[in-house]
Amino acid sequence: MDRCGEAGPEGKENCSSEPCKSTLKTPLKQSATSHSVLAEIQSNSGPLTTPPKLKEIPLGDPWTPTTNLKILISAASPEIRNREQKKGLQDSRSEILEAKHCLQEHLSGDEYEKSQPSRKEKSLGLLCHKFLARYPNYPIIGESNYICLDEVAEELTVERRRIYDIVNVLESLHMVSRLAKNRYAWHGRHNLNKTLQTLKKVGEENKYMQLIQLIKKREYENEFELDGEKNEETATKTIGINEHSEMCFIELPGMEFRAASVNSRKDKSLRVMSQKFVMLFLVSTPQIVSLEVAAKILIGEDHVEDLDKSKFKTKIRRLYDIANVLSSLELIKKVHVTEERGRKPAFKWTGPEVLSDIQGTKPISTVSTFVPSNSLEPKPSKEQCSKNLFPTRGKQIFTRHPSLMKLVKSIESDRRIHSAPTSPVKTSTTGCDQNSSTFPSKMAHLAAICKQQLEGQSSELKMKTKLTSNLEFNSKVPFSKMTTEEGDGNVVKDDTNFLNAKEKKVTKIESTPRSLLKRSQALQENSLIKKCKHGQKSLGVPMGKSVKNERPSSRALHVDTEVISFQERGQIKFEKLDQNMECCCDKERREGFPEDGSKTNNTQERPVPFAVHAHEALFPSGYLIPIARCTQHSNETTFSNKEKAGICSLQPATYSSPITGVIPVTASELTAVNIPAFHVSGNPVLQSLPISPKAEHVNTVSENVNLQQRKVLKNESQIPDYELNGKSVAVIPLQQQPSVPAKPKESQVVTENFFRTPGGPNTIASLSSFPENSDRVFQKTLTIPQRKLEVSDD
DNA sequence: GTGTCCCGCCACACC
DNA sequence: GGTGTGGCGGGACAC
Repeated sequence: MDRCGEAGPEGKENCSSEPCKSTLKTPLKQSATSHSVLAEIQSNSGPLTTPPKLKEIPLGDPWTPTTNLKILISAASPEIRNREQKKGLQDSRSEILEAKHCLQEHLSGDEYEKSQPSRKEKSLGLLCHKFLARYPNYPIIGESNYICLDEVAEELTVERRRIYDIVNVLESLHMVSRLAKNRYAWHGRHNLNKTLQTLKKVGEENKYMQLIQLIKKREYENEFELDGEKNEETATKTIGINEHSEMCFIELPGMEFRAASVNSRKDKSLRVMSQKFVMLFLVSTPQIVSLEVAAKILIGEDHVEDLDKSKFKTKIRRLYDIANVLSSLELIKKVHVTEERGRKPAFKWTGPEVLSDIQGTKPISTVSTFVPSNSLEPKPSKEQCSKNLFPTRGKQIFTRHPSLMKLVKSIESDRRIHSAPTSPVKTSTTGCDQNSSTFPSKMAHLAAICKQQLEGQSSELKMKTKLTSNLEFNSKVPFSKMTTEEGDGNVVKDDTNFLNAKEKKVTKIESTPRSLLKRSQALQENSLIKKCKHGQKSLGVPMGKSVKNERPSSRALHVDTEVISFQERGQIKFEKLDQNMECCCDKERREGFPEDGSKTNNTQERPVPFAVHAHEALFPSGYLIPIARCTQHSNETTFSNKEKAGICSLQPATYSSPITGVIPVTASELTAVNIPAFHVSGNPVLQSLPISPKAEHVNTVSENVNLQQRKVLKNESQIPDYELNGKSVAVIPLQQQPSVPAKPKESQVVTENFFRTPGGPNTIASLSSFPENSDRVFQKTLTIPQRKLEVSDD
């Protein structure tokens, strides 16, 4: 194979510091490593940590993926062995291929077959595991974390084509970004939560949930008809997605394609597909998406009219590719959905819970999200997106994307409203004028909280009443018997009780409408009570008053009497909100923060004593500007289910300084880094700032401190290198970080805003500008007679 | 038989 | 023409 793979006197490899140099198109013998990796993955034992990038292969470590093959070759053919020794394996690739042929000749068919790695061992998922194991989940900002595709392909002994598959998906999650050809930057999971939030938001704006429901409904209606696929067209058009949401790649500030000139392909379909796929999980409840539905939606969005079998199959194949990578990231997990029509492959979201919405969070958009048909804004094409992003081939001269114009207007409008001198909403919601430099005391917040508690009690009653009526309606809808069949064959009810589904393993549950109703009701009431308590404590305004900075979470507190499906209104919002609020409010309580629309920004703008990442402070050389600075390492806003329970309480109260505790979001606008996100180059505000648009270290001091801290922490908790070719390959679960001192830091909120949307998420705007009757359409069409649906893990 | 997905051909964009 | 990139689908493997 290569020098690394050269068998030593003992038939062992003797690789030192040089990575393997093979450029095999086809991976050869990987069994030794693959088996152990597989075993580790399958057993899923022990906390997963991604060790630092493999830099050297320990001396005397005998097993590389091709070692077995080498040994076999040597054993089978002295000629080959001699020739290898003579040639010194200069051209490893042709050599190996040749050797392979020889081996094939020397070994019987069966033996040769056995000498080959199994299909599983060559799977994209496994490869992705290996790939991920090379890099830390949370690389230290500032340290170079570059990925050379060639090197990776060589070291993993796969063809580069496969690496592209992985990298493309990772890129869709902004875990990597492209620097130049053949070169990527590794960001790890720093951006993951932001990305997920963004994707969720875009997914919501695109009404994927409704589309999923609609497709399911159509499927149900056509259960025994053969032309069900036709309906996706209708479905898509009913929702109104196809005509308006030709989606492009969603970028984050600071994560734009930097090497525009080498990003010739603008469609980036695998990336876009990956993002859409993730969106489907994020917006659906339960977070289980069947490949079929996903494929239909993805096809439906692209070219409804082209929907045919082959396209469908191709889409499914691509989804498998994506799913493999996402599975390796432990964001999803394969399950099977069993319906009347049979068992369908599906995937369940196992990644972090993602906040429904973060005010002010707006994707950098090469995305053109749903635009109402009555919108005056022209719909940008993909090409337009790309051209606007990369208007020239040389320097990147970023201009405002047409699709953003509307948002900009909205923001400007919001700003006007916010800057109104007598805006009572602003005062009440944030507790502080955005332009004010005075910070209310904690006592003032406590008073407000007490007030809310009192007011909340009556609200709670009202909500319960409304909820009950809502539930009563839904009880008329045939409930699903959707079950999750876990690996052990047990079945978990996975519908209205999805929150518990992950932990529960029960035998089949007969879900009569009545019993489900009761359970759901109980759940909802529990949620409500919790939420109200949290809301009362944390919301900066009494419910119903948060008009201006209304976030979905607070919006969700209004129990809608609109009758959509129970899942949509009752379950999605309440359960999610409940989960999210549990954490967020918990934190808010600790910090004495009002939760209002500016919560995110509050967090961001707090002088958090650590974890301000230089790269987060980047003002990308163009397009859009990230607003917030204090981007902690992740997971508070988007905890995984496992982490969620304990992580809040584990949060060190590190940023509850009296000042930070009361800085409202709006105050952040006074800070140097608080640049309206839509400012483009030439913006006077930007120019007047004491920072350059490319300043990488806005929060220099804190960043330095943080870096120091992190370095110390890193040294203290030195994670052993992942030894890809070593005997004891340890595949550590990617999401389970070791409980090293650094972890509390990493579990803090990722709250960077990408776009400044002072008046609240543009979701509202977009929804409000939705054709009036569209909601009615959903009301009608989305009340889906649910059918038997079982979901089973493999 | 169906589900899964590896594999590599080949087209496209840029140099 | 060379290279990097990645869409695509045949067909083999797994179950």
